[in-house]
Amino acid sequence: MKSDSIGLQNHSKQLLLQLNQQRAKGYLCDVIIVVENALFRAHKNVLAASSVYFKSLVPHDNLINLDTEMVSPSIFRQVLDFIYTGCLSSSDSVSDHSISSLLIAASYLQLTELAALCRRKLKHNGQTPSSSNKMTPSSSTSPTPNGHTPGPLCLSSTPLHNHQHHNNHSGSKKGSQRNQRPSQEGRLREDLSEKVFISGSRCASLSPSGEGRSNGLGLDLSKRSPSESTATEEVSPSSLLQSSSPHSSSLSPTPTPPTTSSAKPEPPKTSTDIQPRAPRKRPRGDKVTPELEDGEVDGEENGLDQSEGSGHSGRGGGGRKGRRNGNTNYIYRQPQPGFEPGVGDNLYVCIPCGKGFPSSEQLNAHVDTHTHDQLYLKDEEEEEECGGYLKDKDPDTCPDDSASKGMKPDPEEPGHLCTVCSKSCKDATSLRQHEKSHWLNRPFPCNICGKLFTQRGTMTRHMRSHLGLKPFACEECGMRFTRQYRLAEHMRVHSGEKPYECQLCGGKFTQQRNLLSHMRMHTSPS
DNA sequence: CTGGGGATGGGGCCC
DNA sequence: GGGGCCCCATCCCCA
Repeated sequence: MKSDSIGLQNHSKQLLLQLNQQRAKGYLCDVIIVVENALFRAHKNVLAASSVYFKSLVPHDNLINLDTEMVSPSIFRQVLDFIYTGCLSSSDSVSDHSISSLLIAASYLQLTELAALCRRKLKHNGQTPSSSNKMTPSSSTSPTPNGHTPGPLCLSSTPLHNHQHHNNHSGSKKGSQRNQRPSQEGRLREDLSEKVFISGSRCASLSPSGEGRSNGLGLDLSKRSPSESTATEEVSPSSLLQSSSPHSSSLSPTPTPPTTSSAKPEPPKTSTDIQPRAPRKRPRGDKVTPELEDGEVDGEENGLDQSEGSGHSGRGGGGRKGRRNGNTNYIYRQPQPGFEPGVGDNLYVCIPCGKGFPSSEQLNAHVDTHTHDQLYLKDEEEEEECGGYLKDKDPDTCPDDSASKGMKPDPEEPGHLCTVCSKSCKDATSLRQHEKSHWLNRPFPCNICGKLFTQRGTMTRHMRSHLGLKPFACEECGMRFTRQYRLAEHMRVHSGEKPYECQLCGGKFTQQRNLLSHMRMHTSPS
């Protein structure tokens, strides 16, 4: 570095400030940290830049479950604040006890600077840092530049520190566990979609003490005793679902759901690393009843879910996702009184609260009671504004706008032509919907992963995959699906029906898509 | 090791 | 808003 380089003195500070503000809004947050029943959104880059620990994990996971024995929600919040500001909240609120907790958390998360800060603070207070809090000495002490002690709890300069040495590859094994995915974005989606409940389920099974027992649902948001519930802003998954408003503040740092993390002092579980891929059993032919092998899955886990991982093989344990998770059953629920898996009428289960309903309508109505409010209201506004934001860029090209204002494609006209592709739609509504497909701006973001959608319905469906809401259950094997269509498709596995026949070779298939795939084999040059 | 088949998940889009 | 269908991507098993 040239010493004479020109630069802005406050640049790093401003940058951090911006990042922190973005974090508060959930803007561009790309990772979720789960601590007990609280969710914290953050930026991978920031976490990776400040913690070797996170650095090893964030490349592979979008949802990270922290060990609650090492860090509590309230402590993690302070940790996160520190990461984003270089300071701990007002020192008066930081007791020696919480400093110790912070030290433990900092050590666990390999936040060297914070650990050093805590040690100094404890030392200053005449306390001896717990022996358990050992950090790599090398990295831990970064004497404050200038040697001055920046306020009791502040780093003097750039709080974020680049840890160059990160031998820790705990995360890499996860990566290697799976085949590399071509699509990063796809991976992200997958990860997120699994993580939420997985972590929950995993916790349930990993935690011997039963602590962290999810209420059965993968996302057990609620299970904690009231007294335990932290004061942190908690957000239930359902609320995530409902509050998916575009720039919603629901992303704010403290939501709360599910899972407790396992109580192991090891690296935080990320969904991928915890589950060994379950050996796939050959399901064909033998129908396995959804009944879970008792004993294999402890009581709380069985529920409706067809624990595929646990040897249950209804159809080979599900698709890639399921398989990947191994035991992944998205729905881990504690049996509710009167609610028997696969038995009775309550086949439609609300993941967040575990209640069962006899119909999807009832389930949906119920889910709405969990959530709705803001989300949809906001979405409404957002949608309306959409015109707005398209308009800002180019008023003339905003389909919504034009449609609603009776511009070119007059909705009243018989042939409703798309202004972009000239597609003819049968009515104004269809046209409006179709034109949305041309939008560059997608007004419906997923609150969990931030992915944007043009249609609310698609976003809602997507959110359900995050939350593990699978209302459609197979009566044969208990496997559950997010879409009825999938269930119908799946049922052919049991019935043996193969309605799709290849006109070239006579091969029959249960699914049209597989026939199409097969046809490509015929047509491809190979 | 490879390709085909079976099965599932997710997103887009239309009705 | 939900249902249905199509397409793409993946995974796993097996020959």
